[in-house]
Amino acid sequence: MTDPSSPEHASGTVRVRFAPSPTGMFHVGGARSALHNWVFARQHGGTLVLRIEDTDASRNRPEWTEGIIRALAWLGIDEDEYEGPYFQSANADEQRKAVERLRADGRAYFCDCTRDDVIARTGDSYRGYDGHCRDRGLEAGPGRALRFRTPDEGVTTVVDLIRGKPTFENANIEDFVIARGDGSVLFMLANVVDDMIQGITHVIRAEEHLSNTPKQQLLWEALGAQPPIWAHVPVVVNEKRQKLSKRRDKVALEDYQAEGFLAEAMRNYLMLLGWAPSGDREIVPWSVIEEEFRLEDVNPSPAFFDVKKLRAFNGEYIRALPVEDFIERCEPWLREPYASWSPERYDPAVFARLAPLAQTRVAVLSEITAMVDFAFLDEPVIDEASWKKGMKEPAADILRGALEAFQDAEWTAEELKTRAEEIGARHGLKLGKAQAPIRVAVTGRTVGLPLFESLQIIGRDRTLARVRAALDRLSAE
RNA sequence: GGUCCCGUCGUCUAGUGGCCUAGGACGCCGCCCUCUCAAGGCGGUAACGCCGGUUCAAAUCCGGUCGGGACUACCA
Repeated sequence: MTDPSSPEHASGTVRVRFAPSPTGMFHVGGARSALHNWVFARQHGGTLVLRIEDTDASRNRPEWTEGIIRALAWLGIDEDEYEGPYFQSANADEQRKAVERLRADGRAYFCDCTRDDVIARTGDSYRGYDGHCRDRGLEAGPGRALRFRTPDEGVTTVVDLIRGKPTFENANIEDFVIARGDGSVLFMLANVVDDMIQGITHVIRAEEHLSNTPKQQLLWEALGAQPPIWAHVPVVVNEKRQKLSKRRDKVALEDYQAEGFLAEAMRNYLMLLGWAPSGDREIVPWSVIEEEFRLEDVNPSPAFFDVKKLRAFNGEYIRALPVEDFIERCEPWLREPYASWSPERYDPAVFARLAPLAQTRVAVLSEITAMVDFAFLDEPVIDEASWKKGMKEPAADILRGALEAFQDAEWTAEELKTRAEEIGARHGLKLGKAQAPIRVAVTGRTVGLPLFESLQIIGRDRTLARVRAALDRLSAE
């Protein structure tokens, strides 16, 4: 007897699938499932198949599918990493055949009950379909759905790599619908048939499907095939411990991408939801994950999607980048639609000098825009709160002092700093206080990159012009 | 309500009977460094849901209890 948990149990080669329904945005939970399947396939020298579950025509648009493919590629799952994409709708014939076979074998029967009918009969004790039409011998007809006849006795045991062997009493499994009144096939069956014809050996998916699993397994058996090994990964939840939802929570992978999360950080973080690599470390190269990840080790309890921790990871990944790479990766946020300056103002050489100063200060790439805008804008955008805070007495004196001292100073950060220190000293201020008015005048904000380096980079003329402008505003107030 | 799953710091986890006065990471707090803010360094805060049992010994095994979640469509 073969060990059913052995990866080679079915056909000898592992075949897993990622089967998203194209809903228009790629969910972080889906990304995690895709990653799990991918890693598993690679570890076993198996194949990952991508199948678009487009049974519901309203959820079927070509651009949705393209979005999925793009998202997968961003995560590192390129087109040569999987078979497909296949479309569930393309298997309609096979699915119909399976339905017909179940009906012919007496494993399914027609039913004309509406949901209201059933509830009227069972009242408050409603526990699924009551089997009313089981033996009525109804023929096919308009509005008559086809239900699968589940066994009255025995149990269905699901072999699950993460949860052991969840067992369900067959008597508790209702006779569920497999084909609609109009003859079209439902997900429950379509999904099974597709897995069957695509030779899927392991189904790795989110826990929300666990309740459906005994039904699907019954279908596999009724169709005369050996069910796959299952692995139900815990759901990802929000701070209220509910499954992440498109409506309530920020779940679109694209949004995170647009915010400047690095794919490496994202996929590393996603894999750490419910699992950890060996040793006291969490940020690890993907190769370590591919080496060490085991579905059997996945924590079966739900995991909170902690954006704060994701940001921390992202910051670490950003800091670990060689500067040249950092510069390159910032590029999208230095142009429209993110940049607030006109394109011809942008100077890559200037950015290259600013970049090392910024690299330790951004947690997500999108933060780079506001951090360097002062260098590419004709005039800095003055943040009013910063102005109030930075332009306190004796700001005007300090600015006047700077104007004079910077006039003929050697234009290096070190020298500018020394001059600023001297100005501050005249007012009994340490550099920390003294630099504030200058910073606000030149960058518009109270916090930012190291000031004197910034001044050195944008040059004497622009620095002095901004100090003068600030002085003008100050005297006008 | 029914079925199933789950339960270690606030969060993600390590832990598979003695190595646990429970380790790491994020967060938070403090100190150092410091031109702001970060980064970095150092230190701190904080958990085995509860009750019984098995055992010389339990976070680890068993039972119960409480709590949370998923599913419960002629959606996928």
